[in-house]
Amino acid sequence: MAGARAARSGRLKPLPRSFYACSPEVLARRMLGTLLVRRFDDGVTAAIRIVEAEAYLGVRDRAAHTFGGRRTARNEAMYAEPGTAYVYFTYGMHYCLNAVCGEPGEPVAVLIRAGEPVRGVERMAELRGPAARDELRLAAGPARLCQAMRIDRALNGHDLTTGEALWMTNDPDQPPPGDREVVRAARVGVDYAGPWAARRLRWLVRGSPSVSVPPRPGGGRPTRKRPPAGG
DNA sequence: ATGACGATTTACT
DNA sequence: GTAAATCGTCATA
Repeated sequence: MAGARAARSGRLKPLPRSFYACSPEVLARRMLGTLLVRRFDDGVTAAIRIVEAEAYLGVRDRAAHTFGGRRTARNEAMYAEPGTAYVYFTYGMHYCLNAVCGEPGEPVAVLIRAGEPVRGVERMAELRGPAARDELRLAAGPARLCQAMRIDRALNGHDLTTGEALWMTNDPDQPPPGDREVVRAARVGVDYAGPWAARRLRWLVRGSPSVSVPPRPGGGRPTRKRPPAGG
């Protein structure tokens, strides 16, 4: 099989810049089922199949780091051309990875939240440490994903289209999920964003064991006790 | 200079 | 379910 051979031989051709030159909503959907590939300095390769991503709509999106046109040293990478990595540090201990998209200079991006390990599992487990016992959940969360793939400050601003160190590629062994296998939900951890918190800007592969927070049946709204049934 | 706060994860009750 | 970990960033002074 050409696919398996391609994966094994490392010919994981990076997706071109045109893949990223779209709105964050389109990219988040499009990204599901693709592989995020990491080549470590020692030559070891790790890869995950992306199963969860969130769109951040930029200047108008209260949940986005670039809301209101904010532009600082921290979020500068979001103003770079599509296909750039935006890696930020949060909670004093975690990193998260975004793919910048949209028009050149438009500060919109997609947060890569989770993936199923497909290659380099041993290395990823090692990087995650003792807390990660479940192989399927090594990258089930934006910060877990970064820890498993050693994605940190050094990759902020990295060009994802070069095929060096960190890039995305089509999965040679599995087609992308169809619309029936994709579900939308509210974004995670943005309760401070008012009306923007409820919008369904998170895309997931339905039923994947590797997602961070499974979507709620109702579409991701906060838990609410049902009023007493009428009868 | 200072203070509040995370696009999170883990451990614990 | 709650709380702690832990520190760079940003707004304010």
